Amino acid sequence: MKKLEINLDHIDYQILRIMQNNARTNNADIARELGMAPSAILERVKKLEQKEVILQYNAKINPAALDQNLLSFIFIKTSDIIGEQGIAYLLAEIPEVQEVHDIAGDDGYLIKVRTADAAGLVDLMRNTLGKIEGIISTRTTIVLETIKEEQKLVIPTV
Amino acid sequence: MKKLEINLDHIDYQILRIMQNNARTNNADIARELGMAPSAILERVKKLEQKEVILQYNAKINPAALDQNLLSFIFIKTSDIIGEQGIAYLLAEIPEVQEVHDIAGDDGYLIKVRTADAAGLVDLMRNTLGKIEGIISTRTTIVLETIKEEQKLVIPTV
DNA sequence: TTTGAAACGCACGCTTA
DNA sequence: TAAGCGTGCGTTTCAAA
Repeated sequence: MKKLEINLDHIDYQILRIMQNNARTNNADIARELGMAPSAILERVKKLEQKEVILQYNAKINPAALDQNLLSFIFIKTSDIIGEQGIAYLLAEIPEVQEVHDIAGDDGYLIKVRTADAAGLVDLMRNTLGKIEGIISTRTTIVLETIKEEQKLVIPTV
Repeated sequence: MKKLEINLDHIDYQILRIMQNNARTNNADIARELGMAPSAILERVKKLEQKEVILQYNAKINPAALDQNLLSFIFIKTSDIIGEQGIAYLLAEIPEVQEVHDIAGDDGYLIKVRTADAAGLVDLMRNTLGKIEGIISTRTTIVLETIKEEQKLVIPTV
Protein backbone atom coordinates (compact mmCIF):
# COMPACT_ATOMS: atom_id res chain seq x y z
CA MET A 1 0.00 0.00 0.00
CA LYS A 2 1.36 3.34 -1.09
CA LYS A 3 2.09 6.43 0.86
CA LEU A 4 -0.51 9.08 0.33
CA GLU A 5 0.58 12.66 0.60
CA ILE A 6 -2.84 13.96 -0.26
CA ASN A 7 -4.95 16.42 1.59
CA LEU A 8 -8.62 15.64 1.34
CA ASP A 9 -11.08 18.34 2.19
CA HIS A 10 -14.63 18.02 3.41
CA ILE A 11 -16.01 18.00 -0.12
CA ASP A 12 -13.83 15.01 -0.93
CA TYR A 13 -15.11 13.32 2.19
CA GLN A 14 -18.67 13.90 1.11
CA ILE A 15 -17.95 12.48 -2.32
CA LEU A 16 -16.34 9.44 -0.75
CA ARG A 17 -19.28 8.95 1.56
CA ILE A 18 -21.73 9.03 -1.33
CA MET A 19 -19.62 6.75 -3.49
CA GLN A 20 -19.03 4.29 -0.69
CA ASN A 21 -22.77 3.91 -0.26
CA ASN A 22 -23.67 3.83 -3.92
CA ALA A 23 -20.89 3.65 -6.44
CA ARG A 24 -23.32 4.15 -9.28
CA THR A 25 -24.45 7.59 -8.17
CA ASN A 26 -23.93 9.80 -11.17
CA ASN A 27 -22.00 13.02 -11.28
CA ALA A 28 -25.03 15.18 -11.71
CA ASP A 29 -26.66 13.76 -8.58
CA ILE A 30 -23.54 14.22 -6.50
CA ALA A 31 -23.25 17.77 -7.80
CA ARG A 32 -26.83 18.53 -6.86
CA GLU A 33 -26.42 17.06 -3.41
CA LEU A 34 -23.30 19.09 -2.75
CA GLY A 35 -24.49 22.24 -4.50
CA MET A 36 -21.66 22.33 -7.01
CA ALA A 37 -21.19 22.13 -10.75
CA PRO A 38 -20.99 18.62 -12.22
CA SER A 39 -17.69 19.41 -13.90
CA ALA A 40 -16.13 20.26 -10.57
CA ILE A 41 -17.27 16.95 -9.11
CA LEU A 42 -16.00 15.04 -12.11
CA GLU A 43 -12.64 16.68 -11.68
CA ARG A 44 -12.45 15.65 -8.03
CA VAL A 45 -13.59 12.10 -8.63
CA LYS A 46 -10.93 11.64 -11.28
CA LYS A 47 -8.29 12.92 -8.92
CA LEU A 48 -9.47 10.62 -6.17
CA GLU A 49 -9.13 7.72 -8.59
CA GLN A 50 -5.71 8.87 -9.81
CA LYS A 51 -4.40 9.24 -6.30
CA GLU A 52 -5.73 5.81 -5.42
CA VAL A 53 -8.00 7.11 -2.73
CA ILE A 54 -10.77 5.32 -4.57
CA LEU A 55 -9.35 1.91 -5.45
CA GLN A 56 -12.21 0.34 -7.33
CA TYR A 57 -15.94 0.18 -7.79
CA ASN A 58 -17.49 -3.17 -6.99
CA ALA A 59 -20.90 -4.70 -7.16
CA LYS A 60 -21.50 -6.68 -4.00
CA ILE A 61 -23.12 -9.93 -5.03
CA ASN A 62 -25.19 -12.14 -2.79
CA PRO A 63 -23.14 -15.27 -2.13
CA ALA A 64 -26.31 -17.32 -1.72
CA ALA A 65 -27.33 -16.45 -5.28
CA LEU A 66 -24.21 -18.18 -6.50
CA ASP A 67 -24.46 -21.06 -4.05
CA GLN A 68 -21.48 -20.02 -2.03
CA ASN A 69 -22.92 -20.55 1.39
CA LEU A 70 -19.95 -21.49 3.48
CA LEU A 71 -17.56 -18.88 4.80
CA SER A 72 -14.45 -19.92 6.70
CA PHE A 73 -11.37 -18.37 8.21
CA ILE A 74 -8.21 -20.41 8.14
CA PHE A 75 -5.05 -19.74 10.10
CA ILE A 76 -2.07 -21.01 8.21
CA LYS A 77 1.33 -21.71 9.66
CA THR A 78 4.09 -21.77 7.05
CA SER A 79 7.77 -22.10 6.53
CA ASP A 80 7.89 -18.52 5.23
CA ILE A 81 10.65 -16.58 6.86
CA ILE A 82 9.41 -13.56 8.77
CA GLY A 83 9.21 -10.67 6.37
CA GLU A 84 8.93 -12.87 3.31
CA GLN A 85 5.55 -13.75 1.97
CA GLY A 86 6.04 -16.21 -0.83
CA ILE A 87 3.24 -18.47 0.29
CA ALA A 88 0.94 -15.52 0.86
CA TYR A 89 1.05 -14.71 -2.83
CA LEU A 90 0.24 -18.29 -3.74
CA LEU A 91 -2.73 -18.16 -1.41
CA ALA A 92 -3.85 -14.85 -2.92
CA GLU A 93 -4.09 -16.45 -6.34
CA ILE A 94 -6.79 -18.88 -5.24
CA PRO A 95 -10.14 -17.48 -6.40
CA GLU A 96 -12.07 -18.80 -3.41
CA VAL A 97 -9.66 -16.99 -1.11
CA GLN A 98 -11.03 -13.49 -0.63
CA GLU A 99 -8.52 -12.25 1.88
CA VAL A 100 -4.95 -12.99 2.89
CA HIS A 101 -3.49 -11.30 5.94
CA ASP A 102 -0.04 -11.58 7.42
CA ILE A 103 -0.70 -11.64 11.14
CA ALA A 104 1.26 -11.13 14.32
CA GLY A 105 2.01 -14.13 16.47
CA ASP A 106 3.10 -17.51 15.27
CA ASP A 107 0.08 -18.37 13.21
CA GLY A 108 1.52 -16.82 10.08
CA TYR A 109 -1.41 -16.02 7.84
CA LEU A 110 -5.12 -15.65 8.17
CA ILE A 111 -7.20 -16.26 5.07
CA LYS A 112 -10.89 -15.88 4.37
CA VAL A 113 -12.42 -18.47 2.11
CA ARG A 114 -15.80 -18.87 0.46
CA THR A 115 -16.97 -22.25 -0.81
CA ALA A 116 -20.31 -23.82 -1.70
CA ASP A 117 -20.37 -26.03 1.37
CA ALA A 118 -18.28 -28.16 3.70
CA ALA A 119 -17.41 -30.54 0.90
CA GLY A 120 -16.12 -27.64 -1.15
CA LEU A 121 -13.96 -26.52 1.75
CA VAL A 122 -12.51 -29.98 2.24
CA ASP A 123 -11.83 -30.16 -1.44
CA LEU A 124 -10.06 -26.82 -1.41
CA MET A 125 -7.94 -27.76 1.57
CA ARG A 126 -6.99 -31.11 0.16
CA ASN A 127 -6.49 -30.27 -3.48
CA THR A 128 -5.37 -26.67 -3.43
CA LEU A 129 -3.88 -25.82 -0.06
CA GLY A 130 -2.56 -29.37 0.23
CA LYS A 131 -0.51 -28.86 -2.92
CA ILE A 132 1.26 -25.77 -1.64
CA GLU A 133 4.75 -26.54 -0.34
CA GLY A 134 5.63 -24.97 2.96
CA ILE A 135 2.29 -25.04 4.73
CA ILE A 136 3.00 -26.55 8.11
CA SER A 137 -0.44 -26.57 9.63
CA THR A 138 -3.90 -25.04 9.39
CA ARG A 139 -6.62 -24.21 11.85
CA THR A 140 -10.07 -23.59 10.45
CA THR A 141 -12.92 -21.56 11.87
CA ILE A 142 -16.32 -22.09 10.31
CA VAL A 143 -18.79 -19.20 10.11
CA LEU A 144 -22.30 -20.21 11.11
CA GLU A 145 -23.87 -16.91 10.25
CA THR A 146 -22.69 -13.51 9.13
CA ILE A 147 -24.36 -10.61 10.87
CA LYS A 148 -22.41 -7.84 9.12
CA GLU A 149 -19.96 -7.83 6.26
CA GLU A 150 -18.86 -4.69 4.49
CA GLN A 151 -15.76 -2.75 3.66
CA LYS A 152 -17.10 0.68 4.46
CA LEU A 153 -14.65 2.96 6.20
CA VAL A 154 -15.44 5.56 8.78
CA ILE A 155 -15.26 8.85 6.93
CA PRO A 156 -14.51 11.99 8.96
CA THR A 157 -17.45 14.34 9.30
CA VAL A 158 -16.42 17.83 8.22
CA MET B 1 -30.00 -13.90 4.15
CA LYS B 2 -33.00 -14.73 2.02
CA LYS B 3 -33.75 -17.77 0.00
CA LEU B 4 -33.25 -17.20 -3.67
CA GLU B 5 -35.41 -19.16 -6.04
CA ILE B 6 -33.88 -17.55 -9.08
CA ASN B 7 -32.36 -19.12 -12.10
CA LEU B 8 -29.50 -17.14 -13.48
CA ASP B 9 -28.36 -17.79 -17.00
CA HIS B 10 -24.99 -17.26 -18.56
CA ILE B 11 -25.86 -13.71 -19.60
CA ASP B 12 -26.61 -12.85 -15.99
CA TYR B 13 -23.29 -14.35 -15.00
CA GLN B 14 -21.51 -12.20 -17.53
CA ILE B 15 -23.25 -9.11 -16.26
CA LEU B 16 -22.33 -10.02 -12.71
CA ARG B 17 -18.74 -10.60 -13.69
CA ILE B 18 -18.50 -7.19 -15.33
CA MET B 19 -20.25 -5.42 -12.49
CA GLN B 20 -18.17 -7.14 -9.87
CA ASN B 21 -15.03 -5.85 -11.52
CA ASN B 22 -16.29 -2.38 -12.27
CA ALA B 23 -19.60 -1.32 -10.88
CA ARG B 24 -19.52 1.87 -12.90
CA THR B 25 -19.45 0.16 -16.28
CA ASN B 26 -22.31 1.74 -18.16
CA ASN B 27 -25.19 -0.05 -19.78
CA ALA B 28 -24.09 0.77 -23.27
CA ASP B 29 -20.67 -0.79 -22.70
CA ILE B 30 -22.10 -3.95 -21.19
CA ALA B 31 -24.53 -4.17 -24.09
CA ARG B 32 -21.73 -3.83 -26.61
CA GLU B 33 -19.63 -6.43 -24.86
CA LEU B 34 -22.46 -8.91 -24.77
CA GLY B 35 -23.87 -8.04 -28.17
CA MET B 36 -27.28 -7.03 -26.90
CA ALA B 37 -29.46 -3.95 -26.79
CA PRO B 38 -28.86 -1.57 -23.89
CA SER B 39 -32.49 -1.77 -22.86
CA ALA B 40 -32.25 -5.52 -22.44
CA ILE B 41 -29.24 -5.15 -20.18
CA LEU B 42 -30.99 -2.49 -18.14
CA GLU B 43 -33.92 -4.83 -17.66
CA ARG B 44 -31.68 -7.62 -16.42
CA VAL B 45 -29.68 -5.42 -14.11
CA LYS B 46 -32.86 -4.13 -12.52
CA LYS B 47 -34.06 -7.65 -11.96
CA LEU B 48 -30.76 -8.66 -10.43
CA GLU B 49 -31.10 -5.76 -8.03
CA GLN B 50 -34.73 -6.56 -7.24
CA LYS B 51 -33.97 -10.18 -6.52
CA GLU B 52 -31.08 -9.13 -4.31
CA VAL B 53 -28.52 -10.93 -6.39
CA ILE B 54 -26.73 -7.61 -6.58
CA LEU B 55 -26.82 -6.24 -3.06
CA GLN B 56 -25.08 -2.93 -3.47
CA TYR B 57 -22.54 -0.95 -5.39
CA ASN B 58 -19.57 0.18 -3.36
CA ALA B 59 -16.55 2.30 -3.94
CA LYS B 60 -13.58 0.63 -2.30
CA ILE B 61 -11.62 3.34 -0.55
CA ASN B 62 -7.97 3.12 0.39
CA PRO B 63 -7.84 2.85 4.19
CA ALA B 64 -4.47 4.57 4.23
CA ALA B 65 -6.01 7.63 2.62
CA LEU B 66 -8.25 7.99 5.64
CA ASP B 67 -5.57 7.09 8.16
CA GLN B 68 -7.07 3.78 9.06
CA ASN B 69 -3.96 1.73 9.04
CA LEU B 70 -4.61 -0.93 11.62
CA LEU B 71 -6.71 -3.96 10.85
CA SER B 72 -7.55 -6.46 13.58
CA PHE B 73 -9.61 -9.56 14.08
CA ILE B 74 -11.14 -10.06 17.50
CA PHE B 75 -12.67 -13.25 18.84
CA ILE B 76 -15.35 -12.43 21.33
CA LYS B 77 -16.78 -14.79 23.88
CA THR B 78 -20.16 -13.73 25.18
CA SER B 79 -23.02 -14.71 27.39
CA ASP B 80 -25.31 -14.96 24.35
CA ILE B 81 -27.23 -18.18 24.38
CA ILE B 82 -26.54 -20.32 21.34
CA GLY B 83 -28.89 -19.27 18.61
CA GLU B 84 -29.44 -15.81 20.01
CA GLN B 85 -27.32 -12.98 18.79
CA GLY B 86 -28.17 -9.96 20.84
CA ILE B 87 -24.58 -8.91 21.32
CA ALA B 88 -23.80 -9.51 17.66
CA TYR B 89 -26.21 -6.76 16.70
CA LEU B 90 -24.63 -4.38 19.16
CA LEU B 91 -21.24 -5.16 17.67
CA ALA B 92 -22.60 -4.62 14.17
CA GLU B 93 -23.62 -1.08 15.05
CA ILE B 94 -20.05 -0.01 15.72
CA PRO B 95 -18.78 1.84 12.63
CA GLU B 96 -15.22 0.60 12.99
CA VAL B 97 -16.48 -2.97 12.98
CA GLN B 98 -16.66 -4.06 9.36
CA GLU B 99 -17.66 -7.65 9.91
CA VAL B 100 -19.42 -9.70 12.56
CA HIS B 101 -19.54 -13.45 12.22
CA ASP B 102 -21.16 -16.02 14.46
CA ILE B 103 -18.64 -18.83 14.52
CA ALA B 104 -18.56 -22.48 15.45
CA GLY B 105 -16.70 -23.51 18.57
CA ASP B 106 -16.76 -21.72 21.86
CA ASP B 107 -15.32 -18.46 20.77
CA GLY B 108 -18.70 -16.99 19.94
CA TYR B 109 -18.08 -14.18 17.49
CA LEU B 110 -15.34 -13.08 15.19
CA ILE B 111 -15.23 -9.41 14.27
CA LYS B 112 -13.05 -7.43 11.90
CA VAL B 113 -12.11 -3.98 13.02
CA ARG B 114 -10.36 -1.05 11.39
CA THR B 115 -8.78 1.71 13.45
CA ALA B 116 -6.18 4.39 12.89
CA ASP B 117 -3.56 2.66 15.00
CA ALA B 118 -2.97 0.61 18.13
CA ALA B 119 -4.13 3.46 20.31
CA GLY B 120 -7.38 3.57 18.40
CA LEU B 121 -7.85 -0.14 18.89
CA VAL B 122 -7.22 0.10 22.61
CA ASP B 123 -9.63 2.98 22.78
CA LEU B 124 -12.31 1.00 20.96
CA MET B 125 -11.85 -2.02 23.16
CA ARG B 126 -11.93 -0.03 26.35
CA ASN B 127 -14.62 2.51 25.57
CA THR B 128 -16.89 0.71 23.16
CA LEU B 129 -16.52 -3.03 23.58
CA GLY B 130 -15.87 -2.53 27.27
CA LYS B 131 -19.27 -0.91 27.66
CA ILE B 132 -21.17 -3.85 26.17
CA GLU B 133 -22.69 -6.10 28.81
CA GLY B 134 -22.20 -9.79 28.30
CA ILE B 135 -18.76 -9.85 26.73
CA ILE B 136 -16.83 -12.44 28.69
CA SER B 137 -13.47 -12.28 26.98
CA THR B 138 -11.70 -11.20 23.83
CA ARG B 139 -8.73 -12.45 21.88
CA THR B 140 -7.20 -10.07 19.36
CA THR B 141 -5.18 -10.81 16.27
CA ILE B 142 -3.31 -7.92 14.71
CA VAL B 143 -2.80 -7.77 10.96
CA LEU B 144 0.73 -6.79 10.00
CA GLU B 145 0.04 -6.60 6.30
CA THR B 146 -2.83 -7.40 3.99
CA ILE B 147 -1.87 -9.22 0.82
CA LYS B 148 -5.37 -9.57 -0.60
CA GLU B 149 -8.72 -8.16 0.42
CA GLU B 150 -11.78 -8.28 -1.75
CA GLN B 151 -15.31 -9.58 -1.81
CA LYS B 152 -15.32 -10.94 -5.32
CA LEU B 153 -17.11 -14.21 -5.74
CA VAL B 154 -16.24 -17.00 -8.10
CA ILE B 155 -18.76 -16.69 -10.92
CA PRO B 156 -19.54 -19.82 -12.95
CA THR B 157 -18.18 -19.77 -16.48
CA VAL B 158 -20.98 -20.53 -18.94
C1' DT C 1 -37.40 -11.13 -22.81
C1' DT C 2 -35.57 -8.70 -26.69
C1' DT C 3 -35.35 -4.86 -29.92
C1' DG C 4 -35.50 -0.20 -31.91
C1' DA C 5 -36.95 4.52 -31.77
C1' DA C 6 -37.41 8.76 -29.41
C1' DA C 7 -37.00 12.02 -25.65
C1' DC C 8 -34.52 13.32 -22.13
C1' DG C 9 -30.59 13.89 -19.25
C1' DC C 10 -25.71 13.31 -18.41
C1' DA C 11 -20.70 13.25 -19.41
C1' DC C 12 -16.95 15.76 -20.29
C1' DG C 13 -13.83 18.87 -22.67
C1' DC C 14 -13.13 23.75 -23.19
C1' DT C 15 -13.02 28.44 -21.79
C1' DT C 16 -13.38 31.98 -18.44
C1' DA C 17 -13.42 33.61 -13.91
C1' DT D 1 -10.26 25.05 -8.56
C1' DA D 2 -14.90 26.09 -9.88
C1' DA D 3 -18.58 27.48 -13.15
C1' DG D 4 -20.92 27.60 -17.58
C1' DC D 5 -21.73 25.98 -21.91
C1' DG D 6 -22.27 22.71 -25.90
C1' DT D 7 -22.23 18.45 -28.31
C1' DG D 8 -22.11 13.72 -28.45
C1' DC D 9 -23.55 9.83 -26.05
C1' DG D 10 -25.93 7.15 -22.60
C1' DT D 11 -30.17 6.20 -20.21
C1' DT D 12 -34.69 5.00 -20.02
C1' DT D 13 -39.41 4.29 -21.54
C1' DC D 14 -42.56 2.25 -24.58
C1' DA D 15 -44.57 -0.42 -28.40
C1' DA D 16 -44.11 -4.35 -30.85
C1' DA D 17 -42.75 -8.98 -31.68
